[in-house]
Amino acid sequence: MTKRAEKKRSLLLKAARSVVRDGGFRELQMNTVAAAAGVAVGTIYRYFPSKAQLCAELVGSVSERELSVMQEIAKDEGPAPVRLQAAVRSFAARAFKSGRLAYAMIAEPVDPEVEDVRLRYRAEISTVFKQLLSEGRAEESLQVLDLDTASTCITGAFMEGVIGPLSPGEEASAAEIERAVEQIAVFCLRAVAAPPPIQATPPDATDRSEIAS
Amino acid sequence: MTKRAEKKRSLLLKAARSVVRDGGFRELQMNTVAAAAGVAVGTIYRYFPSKAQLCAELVGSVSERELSVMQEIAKDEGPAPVRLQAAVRSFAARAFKSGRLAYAMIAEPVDPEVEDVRLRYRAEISTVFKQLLSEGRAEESLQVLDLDTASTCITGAFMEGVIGPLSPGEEASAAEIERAVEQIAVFCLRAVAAPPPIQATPPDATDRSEIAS
Amino acid sequence: MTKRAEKKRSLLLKAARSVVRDGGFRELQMNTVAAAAGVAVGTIYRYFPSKAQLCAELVGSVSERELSVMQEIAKDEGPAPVRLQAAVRSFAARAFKSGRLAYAMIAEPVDPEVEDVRLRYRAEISTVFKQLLSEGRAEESLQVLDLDTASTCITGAFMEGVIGPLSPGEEASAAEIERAVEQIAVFCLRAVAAPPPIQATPPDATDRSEIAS
Amino acid sequence: MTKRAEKKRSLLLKAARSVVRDGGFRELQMNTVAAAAGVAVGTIYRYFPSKAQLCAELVGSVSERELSVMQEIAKDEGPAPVRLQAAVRSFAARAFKSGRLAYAMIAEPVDPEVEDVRLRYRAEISTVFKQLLSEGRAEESLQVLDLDTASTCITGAFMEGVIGPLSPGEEASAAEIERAVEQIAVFCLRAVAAPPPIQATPPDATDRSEIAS
DNA sequence: CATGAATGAGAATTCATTCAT
DNA sequence: TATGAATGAATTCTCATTCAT
Repeated sequence: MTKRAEKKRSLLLKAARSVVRDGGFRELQMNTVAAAAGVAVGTIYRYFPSKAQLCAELVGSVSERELSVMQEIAKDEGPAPVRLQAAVRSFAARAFKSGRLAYAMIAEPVDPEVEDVRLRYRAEISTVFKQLLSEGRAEESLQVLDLDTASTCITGAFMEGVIGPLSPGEEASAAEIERAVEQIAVFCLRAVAAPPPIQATPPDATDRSEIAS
Repeated sequence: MTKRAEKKRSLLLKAARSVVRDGGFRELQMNTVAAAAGVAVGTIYRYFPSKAQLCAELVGSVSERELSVMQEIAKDEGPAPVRLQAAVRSFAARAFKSGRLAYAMIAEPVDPEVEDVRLRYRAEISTVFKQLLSEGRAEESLQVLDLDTASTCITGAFMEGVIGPLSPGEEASAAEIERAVEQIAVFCLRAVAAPPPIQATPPDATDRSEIAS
Repeated sequence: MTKRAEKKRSLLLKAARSVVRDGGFRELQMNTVAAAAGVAVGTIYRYFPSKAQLCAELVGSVSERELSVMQEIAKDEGPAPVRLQAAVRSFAARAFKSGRLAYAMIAEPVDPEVEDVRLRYRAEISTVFKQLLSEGRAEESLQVLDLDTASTCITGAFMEGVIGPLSPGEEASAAEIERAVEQIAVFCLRAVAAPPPIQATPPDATDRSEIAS
Repeated sequence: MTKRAEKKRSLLLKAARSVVRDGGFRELQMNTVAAAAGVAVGTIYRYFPSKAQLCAELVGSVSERELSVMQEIAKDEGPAPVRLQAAVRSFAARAFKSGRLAYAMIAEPVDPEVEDVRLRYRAEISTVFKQLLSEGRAEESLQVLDLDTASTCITGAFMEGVIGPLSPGEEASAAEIERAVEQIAVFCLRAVAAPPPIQATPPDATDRSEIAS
């Protein structure tokens, strides 16, 4: 029961995710999702009480995944600056590859219920950076004034770095993306690095995987 | 004639703005705006051909103002880092004060037509910073690898810095705002400052200034 | 599936037809049709993408039927003049019986999309006559200068003949209708008959048959 | 007063006419007419109590003109067949040249109030033909069964002859028009001519003028 | 008298949600 | 349980008509 139900739920969420990736939240309609999942509309309502709830869980699941990747990186060995850059690179690289999905998660339509989830995860991601920054400050490799602001700004910086150049629906070459990711990572690090700035680590080492299909 | 029409247009835009400030774009419906403006729905259509156009102009007018303020600051005298910080501060301070409006302008749902306008202005804001960075590099007060990436990241950083903490409808004290604005400005500057970093405030003093909580 | 959908579509078209029959295209509104069909407005949109499409199909289905009847007759055995008269008679008789519907189909207001369909079918009806005239000319039973003009004029003649006397919403006795139909058929035939004219009825007998009034 | 008012009324009607010629009844909106007349909407209401009334008078005035031209031709000297052909030619030629206007008068949108006017004039035109046919019958140059039907069919024939080939907005060369007009006139005559058919008179002799600007 | 901005009823269309099968 | 047709409230947009200036 619960097992089967869990499967169905994640099937539906996956369908919703693919819909949003292709057309943004604008296209996220119950009909569309049902079609993408190969089920009837009514079925969705057996697993999710409302569209808002579906959206909320969608945002939640995507964010959750990002969060856990970053948390893992943050828990790695090594100096904080290295891990910070790695985290930024990872997030940026994944966002780049996920196309419109990442964009939709930060900048697109939301009803209040979804906004809540978004804020919750945003806060948790911030927490990851906060922890990193805090550790870096302790080991004197990073220098930050306000942990909250800094982590938020870092998030904004690499998000904008990702979506800014990419008008929705544009493609970039792998090389371009790699370069951009690197620039972004450097930018973020420099903003918080203690002088003399830590040398950037080579890319790809920490680039785990792209954002879920 | 045109003068009177201009007045009416801006009256309606003002009404729309107030609607968005209170309830976000979600509440921006033709009848809501009409009610807020104290006119009939049809009247709006005398001045704006469609809701999309109204939205676009709303976003445009708000963004335009921000943009011109920043352009003004960027053209001032003085070293680039100072102007850069001033521009960031200005935007952040104004955005904080505008409450939900800024949030809506930066991050909320919209149709493609409006999104266009939003992206256009974001790009222009980026351009302002690009110019500043370029000047700073020339005078060796700033240090950036890639102008495009850096300016984009700065834009993202301070925008997220503003809307990140701003759960829609939250209030902050004047002091908190002032502090946040300052943090954001410092963050942005440090990311691009040439070593030894220009210090808006003495580093030691602020290194301890983390929020008590 | 498709079968059930087809049924529903034709149910809706039938409802639309009855609305038009009673009140002309003027009354053809989505809620009127919905009411006539005993469904909710939204339901119509499951089967027709827009009002224009519904109208177009309505006109199309009615015209299609007329067209196929005439084509059938035109393909029969026998001399062209006989078939020509039969075709005209058939159309006129059916149109008279359909009341305001025929009027609406032939002469009433519509949007461009519907007008297209209407014109297309008119043209096809013309084509039927063109073929008949061509055959008649070959067998020397008909005499026409220009096939296109003649077939078009015939179409116009009997259509006007039908809707001309039909002020929307007027009733006529069966006998009156039969007479009118016959007159129209004779008129059309005579315009293209080769001398000596084929006489459907002896000329002297009918020369006096003008309506008593 | 009345004189000045009459002038204004006809100015407005003229404007309405030009609007319909260009865009059909679909474009006949109070705003559009006002613009075309160079007056304010309110002004129209000083001279016409409603849009319906304006439409009715528009149809009336156009029809009136046609009617009087035909009446004049019908009253000329000469055998009925000649005058009949002349009348058809005149109407057809004028209709061809008037473009969409003629089309709008017979085949386009109408509210019930306008329909009345149209029917009234249609009847009067029919009367003209009836008279001609009646005279022709008396002098044994024409042969008709039912005067009403025949006159209606004639009207339909040449109207369709005019609008059938002309998809709205198409242009035809002067030569093409002349030829078509002639074909139509011949067609109509033959439908009612007594055998042996009267020879067609040369065109242009009776082509008075085109439908009012 | 003329103006034209304002009105607001009316019509089309969308889409989350329900419920009979 | 699953289905997907049906629902109908909500929203945008149009345009004849009115009325203060």
